[in-house]
Amino acid sequence: MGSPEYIKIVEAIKSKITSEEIQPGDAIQSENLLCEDFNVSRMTVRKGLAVLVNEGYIYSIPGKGNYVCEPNLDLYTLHFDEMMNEEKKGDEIRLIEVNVIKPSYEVGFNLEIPENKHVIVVKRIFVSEGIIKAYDIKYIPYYRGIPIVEKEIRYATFPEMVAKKNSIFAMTKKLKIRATAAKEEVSQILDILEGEPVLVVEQKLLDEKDHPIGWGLMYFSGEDSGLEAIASFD
Amino acid sequence: MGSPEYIKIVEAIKSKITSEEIQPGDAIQSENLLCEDFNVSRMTVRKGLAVLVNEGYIYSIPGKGNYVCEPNLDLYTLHFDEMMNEEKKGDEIRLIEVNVIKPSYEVGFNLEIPENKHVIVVKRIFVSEGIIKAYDIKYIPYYRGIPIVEKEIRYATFPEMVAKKNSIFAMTKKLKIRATAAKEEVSQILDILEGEPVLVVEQKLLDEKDHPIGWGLMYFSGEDSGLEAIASFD
DNA sequence: TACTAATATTTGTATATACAGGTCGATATA
DNA sequence: TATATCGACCTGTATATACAAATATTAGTA
Repeated sequence: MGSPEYIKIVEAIKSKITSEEIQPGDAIQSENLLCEDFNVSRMTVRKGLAVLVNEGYIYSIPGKGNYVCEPNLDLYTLHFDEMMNEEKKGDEIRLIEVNVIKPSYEVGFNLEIPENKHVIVVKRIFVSEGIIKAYDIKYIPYYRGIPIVEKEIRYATFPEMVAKKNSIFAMTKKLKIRATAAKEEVSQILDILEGEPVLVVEQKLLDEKDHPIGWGLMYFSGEDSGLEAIASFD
Repeated sequence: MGSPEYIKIVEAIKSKITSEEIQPGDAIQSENLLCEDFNVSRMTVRKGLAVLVNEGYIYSIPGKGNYVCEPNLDLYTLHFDEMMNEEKKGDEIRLIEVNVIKPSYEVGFNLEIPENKHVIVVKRIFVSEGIIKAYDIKYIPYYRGIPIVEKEIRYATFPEMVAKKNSIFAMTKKLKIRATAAKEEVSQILDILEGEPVLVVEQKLLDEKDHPIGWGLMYFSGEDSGLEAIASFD
């Protein structure tokens, strides 16, 4: 009723798609026909179609028309870091180590730095209701002048840690997720037996030139802690 | 050069943000000022700003202005199903069981159906270069008239399996990812020892009313197989 | 001083118009 | 018949304009 005209157009077409009245690959009425149907100007129609393009419902081919997309439910939205940012009741982040060290082969390889360069290592644990849920290790190349303030690092996300040297808008973050058997250090900290399964999330931060500016591992213990992801169209 | 005016505006503002000339929370010049600076009409400016809004660089407050977003690198794009859809060289999907069964408590609970209703169970394995990488079990409520064609099911994604009863555009898919120790059935099929760590991806498909229309588990074996995700701004 | 009302600024919606450039089918030509 | 051209139709870009609605500022009043 009170909603703008272009929103009405969006909803009308969206319902035609979800009801399968028009199907993937089908063409939509031309913009001029939609103008007549909805009694609006072409710019208003195009504004509505732009929304549908952005939400992945349709795509357009210049000179031909607008078409219904093939649905793709295989692109998920993963939002696992929120449990580390928002500190809820009974949740806690404990900083257990901040140091400047010489990188191991694995760390140097992943950060693509020579052996003589130093790196900052940050180790944190995430505690929820008294239970240690995750163990987090992050490595950042050390440059003279980087301030290592424990207070800041404690609640910082990975991107924030390296943001002082690099624009956060130009970064890319890649994750690899796998299962592994807990080794000595990890099992001790997560308070589980050696060999027990843990979820490992390997994170790598890249700058605009795809050069690594941060690398780290997060270990999640147990059956009940892990990640969640959502895929949908709205 | 040859690119449209509104794209030039997008790139100009984007570079101001990535170079940190303007920072998160800062206001952008008003639309009218941008008109003067770029010598274009207000609609053209707004078209450019709309792109920046969609890409998550800025947001607007009616009556106030346009502001630079707080960067959020914690929203990931997960695209793990591609390995199951695109059949590469040496990759294979083997259908090992399709049946109509009475649901276990766990299956009935997750599909929210009574015990006397039947469900379709589909079990598949994913083989890459001779090695079994994943074991996939899916449960779908059985309705009279559903055709169970092995050929179709073999390469179908989860949404496609249930798409005959429900519009794929109205679905939501939720994932839970965790690590667990392989039990008898899983260890036999993945050819690993009992108790070895496996990555578990629990999938639940929901219709537009958030009612489950599919539930399943995928088991990934070993250190080298798992999922990947990406977060960036472009 | 504190509150109110008028005014200016800013974003949001919508129209009418113009032309560029891609696509496709019908028509005319070799 | 095969090819080339023309015209109809379609989406993409851009302008100028008007008013609505939210916000901020300014001036006026108690």
